[in-house]
Amino acid sequence: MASSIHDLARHLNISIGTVSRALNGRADVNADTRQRVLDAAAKLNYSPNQSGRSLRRGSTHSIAFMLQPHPGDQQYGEPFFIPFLTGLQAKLAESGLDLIVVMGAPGDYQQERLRRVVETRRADAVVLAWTRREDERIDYLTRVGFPFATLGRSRSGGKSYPSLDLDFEKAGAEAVDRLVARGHRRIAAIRPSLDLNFGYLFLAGYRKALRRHGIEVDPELIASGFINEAGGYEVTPGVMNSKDPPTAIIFNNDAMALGGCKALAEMGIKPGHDMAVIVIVDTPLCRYFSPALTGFRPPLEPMGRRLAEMLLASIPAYAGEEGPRTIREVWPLELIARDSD
Amino acid sequence: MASSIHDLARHLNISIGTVSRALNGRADVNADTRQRVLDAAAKLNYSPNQSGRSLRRGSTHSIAFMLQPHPGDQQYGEPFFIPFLTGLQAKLAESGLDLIVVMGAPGDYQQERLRRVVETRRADAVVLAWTRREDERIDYLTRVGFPFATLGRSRSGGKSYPSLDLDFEKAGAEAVDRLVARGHRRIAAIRPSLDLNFGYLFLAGYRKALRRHGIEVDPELIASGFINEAGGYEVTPGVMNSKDPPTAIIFNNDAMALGGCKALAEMGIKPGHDMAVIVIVDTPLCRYFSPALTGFRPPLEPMGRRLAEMLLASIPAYAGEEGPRTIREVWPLELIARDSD
DNA sequence: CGTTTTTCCGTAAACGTTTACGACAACACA
DNA sequence: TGTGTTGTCGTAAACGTTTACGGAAAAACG
Repeated sequence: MASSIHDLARHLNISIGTVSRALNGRADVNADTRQRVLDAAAKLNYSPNQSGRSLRRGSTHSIAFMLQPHPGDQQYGEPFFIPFLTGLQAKLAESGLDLIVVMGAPGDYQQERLRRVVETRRADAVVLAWTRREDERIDYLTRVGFPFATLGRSRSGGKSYPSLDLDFEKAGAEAVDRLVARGHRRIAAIRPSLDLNFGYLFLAGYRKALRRHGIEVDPELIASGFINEAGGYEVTPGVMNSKDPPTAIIFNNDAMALGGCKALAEMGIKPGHDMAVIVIVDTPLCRYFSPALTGFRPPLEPMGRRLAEMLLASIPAYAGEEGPRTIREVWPLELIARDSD
Repeated sequence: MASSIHDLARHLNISIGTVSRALNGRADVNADTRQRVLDAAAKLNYSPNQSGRSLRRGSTHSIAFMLQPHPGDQQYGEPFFIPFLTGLQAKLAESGLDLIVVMGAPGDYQQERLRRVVETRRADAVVLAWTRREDERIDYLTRVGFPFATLGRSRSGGKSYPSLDLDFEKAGAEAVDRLVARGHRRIAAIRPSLDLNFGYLFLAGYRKALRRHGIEVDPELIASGFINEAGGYEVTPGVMNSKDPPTAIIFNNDAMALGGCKALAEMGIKPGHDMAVIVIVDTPLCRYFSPALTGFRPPLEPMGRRLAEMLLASIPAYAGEEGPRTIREVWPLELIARDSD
């Protein structure tokens, strides 16, 4: 079954060294023999054993994406990640690299899986998502000197790694501006618990814009819950039961919005009619909800491609010529108006 | 950085062979030296290089799950898969195995990624999902003799591999029974295009039950679209515009139902009020939709665990004693009544 | 034709493990 | 004391690659 480079060499009556050089496109091999090697490889459908190759090369030629759950979250926010991963994978494939997705176990707070990937050298670099404001994963990776890039910013780890993020602060402010322009003064914000950085940034923009409009920030209108449907569902009644209830709600993502709208419906409140709703990070879900939720659509697939570029450029072994490499980028978020506000 | 077994041996002044044996728990090593080795390994935080190990052992100690897109589907149906993967990963971890998720590129019809995993021996076995009625991936894997298991049945590949599936046929029939009992006679079925086997099975049950109730199967009430929100949205108006429109719709999964309900809303039809809706494969989404959709909730996490067991038992290198091993299982699907029918 | 350069290829070491084999000492047994 | 057994460990080969090095033949040059 497993045809090795030795089989090829024996079959062609040449040495394995030559076969390897021919396969790897080195210059010091006759054009004719190279062709014979390539033909034979195709015929015996040879492909190099990954373990042998990476053992010798000292690199695995693959990048790991860590899919890590948050406590209480069963869903990993993965509908969000798939287009991102598609872009990541596409760009990596252009460089002949493999993308592997590593699942963290639920409750894996000590980043057991991450450590495992790093320590057993299963990948040459990792990509982290859902960065936290203080992120121990980033601390760990910088400490051990393992290459990585992040989707999202963090205060951890200095500025020594590539990161790509969205301008949640601006989006939060823009959402408030839009609602105020439509006459709302009581605007609630529902965001994830934990110190996920995008929730923090969103709230900062929200606060800033509110103050700019001379509206007092009311803690009763700010709530946090698990970043999924259940979280939105559980937390929304709280802000509705405040002394002076909101006329508009900004949800941090679409899953929370879905749960929140469910809670509203149960209270007899119709989103888009009795209550304005805006979502900061939406997915196709928002479009097919009734009413269609207005929100900010992140360009996830291009982001994946870009972060792959940035990561590759930051790894000496992969980077071609060391050009000027951007270390961090923050992309704008564009509002798509629909029917809910 | 990378501490190898040689460093350990040098540090302890013993041979690398002994270190390896101590680490791997072999019998022929003194209890005292074993402890010293383990202590040193912890201190130098050594962990074996995966490439070296799998090169020598001839196995990678990891299982690959293929996450493959379907044409026109941007979303991979992955919210569905995550709990399944959680169970898979949990069970594999119990045996010290790693789970890696390999992303197929969109439009990767030739299973380029699957071939790559197999040929470069990146994993010891693969897990396939979303099996088709005739599945070329299964043909390929059986042809080359690579171990695998499937979530879902197929007619391909004989009965030589473990598979775990849900009883979509029974669910389809049960949904019809329930609707008929509530007085419906015009019942539509909306299912994925392509020959995804669960769509086929669902439809078979639907047809059978309809006939059992003496109701003629009307082709105008059966439609297929992409298995996501857009698919349901695009296809639903078609069945509504038939000469004798349905009073109930069974959707094959929740994403299609979401899109379908959107289309209904735009036609002024309220699901759960003017139209009964049942979902065959639901996720938490259904619960938080308004109205909450009644549907069949698959026990995904236990299914992941079980399939891992079945896969492991089918691989001679992993299986302990060759006990009686179940090759295929079909699990029942339980209806959860909510507000939409 | 002699010398130098170029082209091409084989040899062998190395990557980090695991493991078959044998060696040696200690011990048990007669 | 001699023989066999047991416990413990070192040696070295092997897994499948890549690549530095050197050598032989061919080509280029005078």
